[in-house]
Amino acid sequence: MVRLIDVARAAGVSQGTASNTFNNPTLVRPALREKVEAAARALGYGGPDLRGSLLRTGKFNAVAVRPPSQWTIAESLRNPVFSEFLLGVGSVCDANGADLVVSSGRLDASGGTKALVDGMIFLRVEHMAEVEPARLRRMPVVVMDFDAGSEISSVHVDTRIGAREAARHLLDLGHRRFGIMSFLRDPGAARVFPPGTARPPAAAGTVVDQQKYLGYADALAEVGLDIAAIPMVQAEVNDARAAGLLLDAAPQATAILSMSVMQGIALLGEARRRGLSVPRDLSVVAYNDIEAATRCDPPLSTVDSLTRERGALAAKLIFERGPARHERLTPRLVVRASTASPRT
Amino acid sequence: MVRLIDVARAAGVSQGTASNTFNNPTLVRPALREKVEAAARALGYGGPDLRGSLLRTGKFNAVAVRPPSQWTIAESLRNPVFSEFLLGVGSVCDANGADLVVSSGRLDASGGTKALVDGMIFLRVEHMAEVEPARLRRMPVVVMDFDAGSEISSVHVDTRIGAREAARHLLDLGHRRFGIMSFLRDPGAARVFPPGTARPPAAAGTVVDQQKYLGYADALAEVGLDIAAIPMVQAEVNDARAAGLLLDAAPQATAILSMSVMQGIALLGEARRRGLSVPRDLSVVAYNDIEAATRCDPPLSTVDSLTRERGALAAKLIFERGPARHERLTPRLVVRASTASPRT
DNA sequence: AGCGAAACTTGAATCGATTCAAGTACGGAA
DNA sequence: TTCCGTACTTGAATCGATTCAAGTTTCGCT
Repeated sequence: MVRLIDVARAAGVSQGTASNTFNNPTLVRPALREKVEAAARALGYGGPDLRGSLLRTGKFNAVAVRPPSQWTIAESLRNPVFSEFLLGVGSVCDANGADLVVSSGRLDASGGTKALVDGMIFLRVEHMAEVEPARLRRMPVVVMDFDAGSEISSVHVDTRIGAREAARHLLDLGHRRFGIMSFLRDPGAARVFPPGTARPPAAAGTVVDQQKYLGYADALAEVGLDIAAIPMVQAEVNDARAAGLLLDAAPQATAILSMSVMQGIALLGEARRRGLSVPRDLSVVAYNDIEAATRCDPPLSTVDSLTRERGALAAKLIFERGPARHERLTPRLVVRASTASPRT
Repeated sequence: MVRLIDVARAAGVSQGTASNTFNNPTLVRPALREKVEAAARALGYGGPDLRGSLLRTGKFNAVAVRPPSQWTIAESLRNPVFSEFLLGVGSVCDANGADLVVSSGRLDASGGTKALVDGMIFLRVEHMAEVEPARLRRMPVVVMDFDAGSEISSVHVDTRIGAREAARHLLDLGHRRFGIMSFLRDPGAARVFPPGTARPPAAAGTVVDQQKYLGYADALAEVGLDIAAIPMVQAEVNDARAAGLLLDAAPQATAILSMSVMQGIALLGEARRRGLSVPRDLSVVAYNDIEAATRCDPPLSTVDSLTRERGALAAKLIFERGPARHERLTPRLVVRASTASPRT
């Protein structure tokens, strides 16, 4: 392998001059520069090796996004909300001339992180320990929706408030009979919870999903409804039968509170198969406003949790390299055509 | 910043032993290992710095995907076909415990590449020069749909054959009156080409798109039709007016040959607005089979150009680190509900 | 020619680890 | 007690560049 010093020797200059030829060409007299470049070409030298310069300069010019632990890269990319988040991060990387690294949530069982990056953005952290290795490296870290202490930057979104707004919207339209489509905490078969069934305390999958449930409960309580009295289905995100189970379990529902766009779309499909017109016979709200929500028929009313904006904000915090900051965003309801007053 | 040698000194062992404690724990007597670990904790040492070990070992454990030049990271991620490709690459990264790097096509105007990766996958290369810096670094490189010489691995897909199959499918169904929806070579306003209008030689945007045009032409020629006699619109991928322009320009068409799923979906929307039923009144085929094609109404018949598979294959070639290989895949037609025989 | 300033070069130190040949300590066998 | 092999440890060399104080050349002026 040709090294800088080989080029320098071949060109009859010192290594320092050779280095300048590549990094500060203006410091080198043109004739000499030419000589060094010729030597480099002759030897097939492809410019300073990144490892060496990295060691000296310490800049990687890259930001990593770490999906929730256990998610593979492929699983992450398959998730449209994750992709939307990446888009936000990516746009800020573009502005800073940095690369975007998608790492696996599964790597580094050792707890070590091997990403060659200047900073990391953690999605859905569940224990401080996940962040610890990066912190020890004094690497800028941003965690999403998790409080890792005042020393570590974080970006939060008020999921509970967003969910409350969504439910209020349906209540304002006059709905009083609902169905809830939620997630399982662990992989498995869909579970149906008829009205009044005992439910796990937070009644949903991830911490974020639990906040949605609580937000729905808040709004329902405001008009004297008990969320426990509402039929609910918990299912994996791509469970094809889930929508059907819910419509069976909540036959008189005029509106469905769901926790993701994918579920919302599945509900639209199932409603259509059953000859129900959305929103005339059934209103549907979903969570997370991604492009797919605008393209389905009818376009879904959703809670926009500012996924892309949050990605961009997190990336900005990384590049700022300032003291830790804690940002909090409030989601907003986007009303489209999947919600309307119930038939009278 | 704490260094390995500081830890070693604090623990009263040599640097070599300290290194082994982290990398080959079994070589170190447990008692000593414990001492080193305690020292590391006490000093807040976060494990061997990546720069140093990188310099020695040379492995980055990451693969970069380079979008077409000029594309930013955000633009790339916004492209669903690109995302699909990433998914393929990502799944192989998962299997190899590597990270996935999305770099910008815009970086490195200098021609240098600064990606900290073991290998690079280039999408839509147009000049050898784009690949040269990576090659000089003796870094494994795979280029997609471009012949960069026998020394550089490549993965090709027979776009022309795929397009020919798509057009044959419509011809077999009995269609004889078409419209073509294509791309502009450069950004700009949509252009309408009435039948028989002079067209640029390859009549489309990128080299790959040109292949689609030629493939359509091949099939049409087989039944004696001249593609130049077919109304065509060239537009940017997200030009909202394009679908309308084409349907205006080809009022008697019974089938549309389009060059992307996004265009195909736009056509479905425009047809619906005009009260045309797809596929009864109008058949539509699109190119590239991504998930969106299965979710629209009706699901689109498309040419599956094996995007994900190609991504996975390219990544495999990177990790193999063997001699250059040249793979060629044949796309296949996926018939869904957007194509049918024309009304008689 | 002589001088000083400007412009360019040099070479050694440094970045933070890994590696491996050579050395030491220890325990068991003779 | 001596010797030997095993099991750890050590320390120096190495990876490939960047940096910068110190040294050298060049050039314009008088």
